[in-house]
Amino acid sequence: MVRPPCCEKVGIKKGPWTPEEDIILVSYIQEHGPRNWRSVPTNTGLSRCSKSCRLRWTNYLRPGIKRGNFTSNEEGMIIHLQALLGNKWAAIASYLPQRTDNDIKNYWNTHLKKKLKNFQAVASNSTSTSVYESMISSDRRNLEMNSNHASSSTYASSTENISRLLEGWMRSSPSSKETQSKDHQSNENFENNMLLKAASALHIECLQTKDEKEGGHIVPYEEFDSILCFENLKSDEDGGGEKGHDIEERNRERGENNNNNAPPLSFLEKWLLDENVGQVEDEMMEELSSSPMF
DNA sequence: AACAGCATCAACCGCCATTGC
DNA sequence: TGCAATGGCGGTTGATGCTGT
Repeated sequence: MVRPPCCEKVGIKKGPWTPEEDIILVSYIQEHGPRNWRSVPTNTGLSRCSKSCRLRWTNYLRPGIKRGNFTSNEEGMIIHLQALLGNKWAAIASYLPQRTDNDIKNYWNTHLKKKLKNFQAVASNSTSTSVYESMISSDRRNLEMNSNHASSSTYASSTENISRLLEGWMRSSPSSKETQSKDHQSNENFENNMLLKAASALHIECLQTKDEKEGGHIVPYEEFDSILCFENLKSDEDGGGEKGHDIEERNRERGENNNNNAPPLSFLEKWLLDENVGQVEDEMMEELSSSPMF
């Protein structure tokens, strides 16, 4: 038996979203929160499938998304996480809160896959790949061991990220931009720390190209900030707001009390936070830096 | 200037997981 | 417990822009 489509195909608009549609969608989510996607097309009058609405929101309209060039730090994170987790783009995206899984997936398919292919070709006769592979497989083994011990996932789910970002947006809304809480900052510091550790460990700047040095830019829809205020969403989200708080609480604990009562870090996180881990990859990159590829 | 081939990325599709009744 | 509805994810497509000839 054929499964019925998720939404009526008749009268459903496809293709690129117009700014008008975006405004309608964002206004609706501002009022009701990012949930119950099924009712979004009906309540907004948008001739879009509920999935399409959700996708548009999560990938482009959701606040806090950075678009444009990936930094070398982000590249390093993606390369390592892909090797570790495979094509689990949502999982990888949870380590890069400003990037969407779709963005990472696209970037991997269009840029990084090629780079890695070249990398492998160049390094096929050196020890570099084996050093790197052994490190990755070690990470993977430990990740598997951790997942056997804990039922909860070792990375923040996308939903959690969205909650966290929404909370961040609420706090950085025009009225309170200057007064971001210390909690949020420590959370950001933790994320930044992870990125910096990964970048320094991988020495991935070897892979950096000229145009990437300019860095990314914020999604053009940031102007929507001016028409958005999430205060009512916050009060709307009975459990949701609390959930966001819990996550932030957990992240704070994780960032501050690595060795105390907080849940154990995944091996990857340990790796990212480990001061000495760069040594192994220094060895790898030293060889690569002398290769003609870079 | 015109065309072809290539690269990029937004969006769609279909499958699987989760949730609620 | 089983089923239907819904959400989430990864793979893929297709429109568009860019580059080389």
